[in-house]
Order: sequence, then structure tokens, then C-alpha cells
Amino acid sequence: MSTRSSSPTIVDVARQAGVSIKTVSRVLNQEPGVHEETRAEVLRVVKALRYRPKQSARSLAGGRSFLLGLLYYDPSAAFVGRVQQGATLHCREVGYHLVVESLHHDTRDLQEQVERMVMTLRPDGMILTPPLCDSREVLDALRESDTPFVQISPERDLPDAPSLRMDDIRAAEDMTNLLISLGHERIAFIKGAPDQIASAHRYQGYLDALRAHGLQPDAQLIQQGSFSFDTGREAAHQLLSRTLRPTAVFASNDDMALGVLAAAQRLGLSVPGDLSVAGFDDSPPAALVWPALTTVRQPVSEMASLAVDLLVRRRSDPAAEPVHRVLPFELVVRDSTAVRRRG
Amino acid sequence: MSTRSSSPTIVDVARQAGVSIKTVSRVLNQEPGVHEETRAEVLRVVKALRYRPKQSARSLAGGRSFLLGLLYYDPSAAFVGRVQQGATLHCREVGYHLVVESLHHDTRDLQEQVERMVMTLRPDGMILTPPLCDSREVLDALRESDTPFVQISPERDLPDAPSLRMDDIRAAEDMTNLLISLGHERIAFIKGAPDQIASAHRYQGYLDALRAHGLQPDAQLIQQGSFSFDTGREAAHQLLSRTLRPTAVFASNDDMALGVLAAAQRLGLSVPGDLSVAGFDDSPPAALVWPALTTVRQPVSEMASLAVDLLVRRRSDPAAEPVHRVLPFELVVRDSTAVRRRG
DNA sequence: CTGAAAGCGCTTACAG
DNA sequence: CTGAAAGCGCTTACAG
Repeated sequence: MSTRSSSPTIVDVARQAGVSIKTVSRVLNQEPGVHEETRAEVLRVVKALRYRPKQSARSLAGGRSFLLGLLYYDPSAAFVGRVQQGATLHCREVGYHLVVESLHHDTRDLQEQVERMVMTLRPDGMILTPPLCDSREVLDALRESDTPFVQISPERDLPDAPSLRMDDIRAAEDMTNLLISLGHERIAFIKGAPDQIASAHRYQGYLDALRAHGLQPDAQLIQQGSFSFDTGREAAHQLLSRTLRPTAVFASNDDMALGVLAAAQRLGLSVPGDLSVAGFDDSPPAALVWPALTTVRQPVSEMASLAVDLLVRRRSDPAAEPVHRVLPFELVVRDSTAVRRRG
Repeated sequence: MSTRSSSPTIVDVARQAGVSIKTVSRVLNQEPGVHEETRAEVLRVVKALRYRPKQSARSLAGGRSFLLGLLYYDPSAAFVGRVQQGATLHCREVGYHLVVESLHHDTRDLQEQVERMVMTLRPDGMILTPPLCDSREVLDALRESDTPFVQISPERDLPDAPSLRMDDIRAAEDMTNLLISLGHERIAFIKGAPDQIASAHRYQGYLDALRAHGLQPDAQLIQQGSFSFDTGREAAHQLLSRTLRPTAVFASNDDMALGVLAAAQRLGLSVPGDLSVAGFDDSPPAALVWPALTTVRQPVSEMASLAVDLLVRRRSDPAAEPVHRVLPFELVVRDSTAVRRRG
């Protein structure tokens, strides 16, 4: 019923500007070799008509979709949410759009799911987050369809794809150094899931810092967790029930650190008075609990932005050697850590 | 360098199946009027060739993009994350894809942002979450571009768009009833941000439940918050410092309830021993804190699925009267609430 | 039940 | 610096 005329096309613009559609196309795509006056006139008409090139047409003709895909598994993961945020914002800046695809990690047809998505949508690239970025099925589907992708925080780098990560070892080392500088010597550590390389790296950083300060790692103070709240709480319960308690606990992610907080509370220990607690990730709850958690912030937005850039730029230079970058992290010192109480 | 032949098109399928491309198109779009044998043969070839129709071509020719947009403002909001999850999963089932667009609520050019997104991408519909679903600029941009949209939990319903929401009044009433059934009579309430209709509704439900049980609302027990952790903590501090303390606090969202937990802990009150605490939303931290929070779960996945359905179906019946549905919620009883301790 | 033709709105070679 | 032509891979009327 709308009396609104249908959207203007490139033909309308060309006609009004008195040029060919090819010239309009040139201006829109910022190609060189257009007379400045011509360019200005075209732009004027574009603005006057509120003309927007239609993606489906550009896509069909030009062979690129201006779509980037974000593949993820665990939707609740704060990490993915922040990747997405960084990616959408940067996508807008470069004229792309982000399509999100949530996968069931356990399903049989992971490869089929990815393949179908990629073949119908033809995204110009995919952004992969853990644990999917290390899934053979996902990678195979992407390779088979010639879809460029970048891995964010993968278990291991690939020769044929760029990756972006932070230095887990160094971050854990810095956090441990912080605790040491606060006077702590009996610093417990709760390890993460054994099958994730980040667990080993963070543990490594912890050990490095202790050794650099001449402190002996104490097996009694090292517990195995699996990155969950419950394992953190149980590990802390073990650690804190001993007569000779640690004065600080470094949990290798925030969920476990929250578990430590809960255990301390249960046992009537005050944090940070009786016990300092540090986490890793800077998840949303970290800032919401009491006391607010000291933790490590990963450079997630930067990784996401860079991922978008790498994918978009890849078009101009498809044969470029894939980069593997390590980005700087940040220690977020809040209220759960304090100078060790003497006596 | 790849020796891989380019993807098969509808022409390849038609040739191999010995039919016209029109017939292939009919089969793919499940149109009636194709001989069963012909249909089977086409499907066989489709499968053999691993043929997938290209979205950009379908989109350009058919005038629909198979893309749905999710517009949101606050990325960290757990609510939006769950909407997204529900939407992507259902999108896959119906052959659509979800494009996410994060907006800056405060920017001047909200309308311009939305208009640009919609005009280039031409999504077949948009899913709007609070607070954007009530933004005049967003709505105007959508209407002007003839883009169908559905509102999830809007402040108020619109005559020209479907909306999906839960019954806030009833949910708050049920939660209050739960506390009353546990023996509580001095039940405090922390209100949410005054500019959101949900705040008024939840407060209303609280009052309704009290009155139904012959309990007088006590102004001393009612505090104003604004849905943030800090306002929850402050309000709780006020409430719990009095000589005649409440035995239960109903915070009208989880973030504030977490603040109540923090305040109680600070004052040395045990939850739920000395104090029962209830929240609203079932945000991720709600299950992670100690004690785990009793709260209300909104039917978010259902709203998201329905939103997708409404948008997809709208194509077949664009003139249909927009529906305004109220979906059932769920009380999630965890560890922060208990029978009132006597004496 | 099936098909030939036209067209969606752009970009890609190719000319000049 | 600029343009005419062809084509991307589908769907939409329109026929029969």
C-alpha cells in the first residue's frame, strides 16, 4: 500500500549525474582515475538520492559478500561476547557485516553445519574462537570451501591461517610477580583444564615467577582444576583447610577464582585481609562480586578488530604469509588482593 | 593455486538432472506442482554435486535476503546474549542467518546507522531488544525503509509491529508469594530504574502479593535502585543496618541482588540463614555466586525463536495483524532463599 | 506438471 | 579519465 517509490539504483544515480554506471561504481568503490569534479557530482547525487548500493548485487557481481562470520560454541562465554562486540564495531567501520553462527560442539555433523553455512552465505572470511578454532572438522570445512579464516587464541598456530593471541605465560608471570611484590610467599595455584594449552602456559608463568624470586614451588599448594566454579571452590577448600594455609591463591581463570572466594567465605576467611585471590580473564562477574576480583584482561577487542582487518585485507593480497600475532595484556588490580598481613 | 573447480550452479544441476533451471528452483523452494520422480531426481543431483544455492543470487532475484538482523546496544547484557543464541539456532532451522549489529545508544546518528545497515544489507527483518526497541530513531529508520521488525520486551507495544514479552507483574508476584510461603513477612523490595516500565511492573507484583496475604507494604522496606550492582548494595546497606531488619530482600534484578549479597556479607549476615535474597533475570553470575541466587528466568530463547518465526512468516502474510504475546516465565529456586529463621 | 525469457543491480574485463 | 557490453546465479511473471 506504500506509495514510496522503490529504492534508487546505480542507474538512477548515473542518469542524474550524467555519467555511466561504471563511473558511479568507480566513485563508490574509491577506485582511482575519476576526475575530481565528476567524483564530486556523483557523490552529490548519491547523497541527494540517499542511494546505497545493494549488497546482494555487489556480492553476486563482484564475488565478495561483505559478510564476515563469527563461529562460536559457547554463547554464554564472556570471551565470545567481547570478540563479537569488537568485531561488529570494526566491521561497520570497514563496510562489512558480521553474521554469527552458534554451533553445537558435540554434534556429529559439525563439518556439515559449517560447510552449509559457508556455501550458502559465502562470507569473505570467518573468525574462529576456542574451542572451535582448533576443531579439525571446522578447519576442514573451511579449507574445502576456500574460505579464509583467522584463529583467535587457538591451541596451536597453523601454517595456512593467521592467528591472534595473548602471552599467557607472561601474564601469569606478571600476576604472580604482583602477589610476590605484595609480600606473599605461600602462593597457591589452581590449574585449568589439562586439555587446553592455556592451562599449561599459565602454570608455566606462575612457576617462572616463583623461581625468578628464589621461591620453591610447593606441590601442596598446587591444585588441579578444570576452569569451572566448582573445581575452583573444591581446590580452594583443600588449600584453605590446611593448618599452614597459603596467603594468596592464583586461580588460572575467573570462574575458579569466584569459587575460591566462595570457599574462603565459607571458611570465615576475609578477602583480601586473610587471603589474596587473583583470577584470569576479567569476565563480567569479576567486577561484580565482592571483593572485586584482581585479574588479567585479555586484549579481546584488539584481537577482534585485527581479525576483521586481516580478513578484509586478505582480498588485496591473498598470497600473503599468514601472521601470528601476540598482543599485550593488562593486569586489572581490584580489591581481592592486598599486602600480606604479618603475624 | 587450487585446482578445485568452482562451485556448481543451478545450471549444472539442471543439466545433469535433464530439466530446466526453473524446475530445479521449484524443487529447492519446495514449490508444489513437480512430479515426484522429477523432484527425486533433482534432489539426487543436488546431493551428488553438493549444490547449495547462492544467497546473493537468490537475494537479488527474489527480493529477499535470508538475513535477519539483531540490533542491540549493550553487548555485555546477558539478556541479549541469550536472545542471540535462541535466534541463531532457530535461524539455522529455517534457513536464515543472523547478522548482529551493535549500536552506540548515545550517538547522534542512531537513525543514520540503522538506515545504512538496513539499506545495504536488506535484512528480511530485524529483532529489537531493549532499550533500542523503544528508540524512536531506530523505529523511524526501520519504518522508512519498510523493514519488518519485532520488539522483544519493549516498554510499550506498537500497533504496527509484533512484540514478545513476559508477565513481569505476575513473576514478581509469584516470587513474593514464594518468600511469603517461606514464612517471611518483613520482605524488602529494591526497585529498578524508574524510566523502565519493567520496574513499575515488578514493584506492582510485589505489592499485589503482599496485599493478597494481608501484609501491609512498609515504606521503610522499599528502596529505590537503578538495576546496578552498586545501587543494590547501597539499598541493602540501608535496609540491613536498621534495628528491625527485613528477613528477606527481593531485588528487582540480579545485579542488584548480587549487591545485596555483598552488603549482607559485609555486615556479617549469613544468607540464607539470616536473610533470604531473591533476584530477577537469571543472569549468568546468578548461578555462580555463593549462595546461588533464587531468581526469575525469562523465556528468552522462546522469545527469540518466536521473533524469528514471526519475521519469516511475515513474508507469506505481510498484512497480518501484528501479534503481541506474553510468554510464561519460570521461578528458579536456588540457595539464597530459605525458611525464615524463628526467634 | 514444465520451460524460455527477462531481469534483479551491481562488477568485471575490455575498449577507447 | 570514461563507457558499452557481458555476466554473476538465481527468481519472477508468463506461457503452454
